[in-house]
Amino acid sequence: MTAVIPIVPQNLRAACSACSLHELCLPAGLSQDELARLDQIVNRKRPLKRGDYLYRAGAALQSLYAVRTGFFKSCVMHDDGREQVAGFHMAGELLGLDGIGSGKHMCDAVSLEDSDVCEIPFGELEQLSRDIPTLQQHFHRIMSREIARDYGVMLLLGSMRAEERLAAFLLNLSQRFAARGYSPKRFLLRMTRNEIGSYLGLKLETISRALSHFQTEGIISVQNKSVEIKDPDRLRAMVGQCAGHQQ
Amino acid sequence: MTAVIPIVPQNLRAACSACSLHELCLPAGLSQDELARLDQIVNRKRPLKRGDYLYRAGAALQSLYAVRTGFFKSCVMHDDGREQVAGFHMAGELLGLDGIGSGKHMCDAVSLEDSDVCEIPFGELEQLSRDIPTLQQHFHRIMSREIARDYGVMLLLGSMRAEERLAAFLLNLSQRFAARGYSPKRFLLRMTRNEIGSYLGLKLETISRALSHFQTEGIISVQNKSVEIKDPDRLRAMVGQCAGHQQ
DNA sequence: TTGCCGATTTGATTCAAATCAAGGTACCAT
DNA sequence: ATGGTACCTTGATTTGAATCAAATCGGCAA
Repeated sequence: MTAVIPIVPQNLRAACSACSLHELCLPAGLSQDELARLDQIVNRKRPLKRGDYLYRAGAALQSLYAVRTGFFKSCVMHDDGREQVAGFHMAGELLGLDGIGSGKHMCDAVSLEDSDVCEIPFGELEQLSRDIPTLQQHFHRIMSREIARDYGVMLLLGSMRAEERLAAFLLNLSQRFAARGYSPKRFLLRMTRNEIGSYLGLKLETISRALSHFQTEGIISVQNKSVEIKDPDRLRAMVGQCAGHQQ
Repeated sequence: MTAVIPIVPQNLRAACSACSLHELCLPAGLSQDELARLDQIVNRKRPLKRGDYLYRAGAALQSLYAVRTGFFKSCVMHDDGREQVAGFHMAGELLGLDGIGSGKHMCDAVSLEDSDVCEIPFGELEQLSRDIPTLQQHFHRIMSREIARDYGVMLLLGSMRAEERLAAFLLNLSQRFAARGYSPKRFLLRMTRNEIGSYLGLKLETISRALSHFQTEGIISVQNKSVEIKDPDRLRAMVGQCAGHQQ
C-alpha cells in the first residue's frame, strides 16, 4: 500500500521573489523591497487545463496575466469565423497587452497544455509603476518588445516563403526555450500543425510537408510533436535568402 | 507688385495646447495645467521633406515622435534587403514605440510628403507620466492600440485574399481620415502602389489590378493617387466574406 | 484491449497571385 | 518646353501553396 501524498498547492503560493522566472518576467530588475510590493498585487489563479480559455475576446480587461508554467496561444477572430493565431506564449511572458487600449480583450487566450498564470490587476500595476520607475520602465519595454515582435511577424507573413516562415518559427521557438533554460535543440511543439499554419499564414498540409522536407534534408528530425534541430545553421541560412524570394 | 509676406514659423512654435490634434494625440485628456507641463518637454523639429528619414533602424532611441502634419511609413528590413512596410502614420500618431524595448529603433521611418513632427524625449516622458496618471494611462493605451492594430494586420496578412486586403486597407485609411476631419470618401494615397503592396504582402501589379477591378465594379474611382470611395458598403462586404476564403 | 476521433501525412489537382514583359503616364529638374 | 526617371497599367505565363482526397497514426475513453 502506497502512502497518500497530500497535495500541497505550493505553486499557488510561490511569490515573485521565489519564482525562477522573475528575471524574465515583469519583475526583472526590481529590488527585494520592490519585488515584495509587486507581490502584494499579484494573484495566483487556479491552474488551467489544456483547452481552457484564460480570457475571451470582448471580455473587459481587468488584469494582465503572466505565464508561470505552460503554453498559450492568442487568437484573433474574423466576423465570419476565420481564426488567426496572433502568438504563442510561454513561461515569463505577459498576456493581455492588446486589450489595454480599448479596455476589452481583443483576442482569445487559450491554454495549450496544463498551465499556471499570475494575475496582475492592471489598475494596480499602473499605480505601482508610478512609484517604482524600474517597474514602469520594464513594463514599457515589455509592451515595446511585443510591438517589435509583431513587426517581425509582419515581415514573415508579408515577405517570406512557406519554408522560410517555418524555419524562422522553429528558430524563434528554439531561442525562447534556450532563454528559459531548456534545450534549444530538442523540444515539443505544444500546438497542432493547424495552429502553426494559422500563425504562419499557411495551411496545415503545407506545414506538414515542410516539416517532412526539412527532415529528409537532415535539417531537423520530427516525431509527432517532438522536434530535434540537427542543423541550426542551415535553418538560419533558410531565413532571409530563400533563393529568388518572390513575394 | 505683390506685397512680400514674411514667413512666420508659427507651426514650429505651436504648443500642444494650441494644436488641433491634441485630443487625438498623446495629450488627450490632459488638463490645461498638465498640457503645459507636457509642452515643456516637447520639441518641434524642423520640417521633413518627402523622402527624408525621421530615423533609421539601429539608431539609438532618444525620443518618440508625434506626427503633426504629413504622412510617414515605417519599414522593417531583412538582412537581404527585402523591405516590409509595417505601417503608415498620419497626423496625431506616435512613432518609435517599437524601439523602447531594445533602446534602438527597429525600423526606418520615412516621410512620404513634407511633414512636421513633435519630438518627445522618451526619458522625460516616462518621468512626467509618473506625475500625471492621465498621461501615463493614455500612453499605455496608445502602445496597446498599436499592438491591437498589429494583430489586425496579422489577420489581414495571414488569412485574407488580395482584394479583401486592399478593401480593408482602403476602409482603414478612410476611417482614419474621417477621424481627422477629412473626407472619408475622397483622399490621396500618399504612398506608391509598391508600398501599399509591401504593407499588404502583395506585389504592386496585384494592387494595380485590384484597384482597377474595384473601379470597373463601381466600388471606387481611382485617378493616380486620388481615390474616391463610391460604395463603402460593398467595400465593407468584401472584408470578412471573400466567398470561400481559402487561406 | 478495443474502438473511435482528431491529427497528421502524402498524393493529385487547381488556382490566386507572382513573375515576366511591354507600353503608357506623370512629374521633376534642367 | 523637354527629357528623363520613377511609377503605373495591362497582358501572358508560371508557380507555390491551397484545395481535394485518402490513408495512417496516436491517444483517450469505455
